[in-house]
Amino acid sequence: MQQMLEKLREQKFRITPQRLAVVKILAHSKNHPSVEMIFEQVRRDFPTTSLATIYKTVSLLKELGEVLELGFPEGGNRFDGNNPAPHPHMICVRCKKIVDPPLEALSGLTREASQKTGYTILSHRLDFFGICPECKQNN
Amino acid sequence: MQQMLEKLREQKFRITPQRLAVVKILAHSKNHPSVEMIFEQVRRDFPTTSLATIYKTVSLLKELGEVLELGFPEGGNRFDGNNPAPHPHMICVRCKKIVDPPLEALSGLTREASQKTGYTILSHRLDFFGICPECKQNN
DNA sequence: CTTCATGCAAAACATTTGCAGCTGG
DNA sequence: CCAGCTGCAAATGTTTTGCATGAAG
Repeated sequence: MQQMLEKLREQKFRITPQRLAVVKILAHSKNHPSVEMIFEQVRRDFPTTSLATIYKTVSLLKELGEVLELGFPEGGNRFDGNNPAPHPHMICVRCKKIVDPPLEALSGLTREASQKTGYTILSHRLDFFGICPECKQNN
Repeated sequence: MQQMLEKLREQKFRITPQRLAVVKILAHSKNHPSVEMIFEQVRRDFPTTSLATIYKTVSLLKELGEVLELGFPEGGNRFDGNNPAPHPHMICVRCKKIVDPPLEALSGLTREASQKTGYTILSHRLDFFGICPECKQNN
């Protein structure tokens, strides 16, 4: 969170109450929130905030490299404000929860892919879709 | 391609010229075409075809499990008509080409992810973003 | 003070839907 | 024939944009 604010100040972007609220949510939530979720939370403190501002703020933070956007074709994009580096996600298809698993075997895979195709690999995205332990229990 | 047509007939869906054209494109193209690309190609043979029909056809084929949709947040969704099972993709960020690398280390990764998080894994998606050999050459 | 950000509304997209008329089997 | 497809246009949902007002620094 401090890092995000630092980056904003550094580049002469203003720290407005709305931006502060968005940053706070992104930095603290473990839920990979959607624009809509951020919007609703910000509204609790600043009821006049508009969706456009949320969009503007998150794309600003994205450009600064401080948040990662996880796009989905169905339109429910989610944001990760804790770890802007690419990393795998575990997505529960029932409750839509997204967690970050600690995986080790990934770098070998990247190397293999690069060798076999001749591509220079810049980034990647790995999502697993499944059912989380809680949802399995509350069947 | 024959398999797609078979599946359509089997479920009593009509083989219209438009559907045939879409199936042909999906079965033959190695380019993972977008809806727009399919639309333009179909229009060459059937100039009155509407975008809505393309959308309806690809989502029908998707429901039948005959094509895989690769969704992107930027809206440029692409389709894979050759291999409906989830598999990794190499995406060139310059020319947008998408190829399928033959990767072996993936099943181990899935197992590791499942063990570490307790999720039951149903599916996954792995995309590498980079620069393809051709683009590197034509720098 | 000056510049930039906000908030509203309208615009821009991509995709979906409703429906009259057409057509494949 | 006639159920189900097509093509049009309108509806939808999400994200973007333009611009006047307001607030940060």
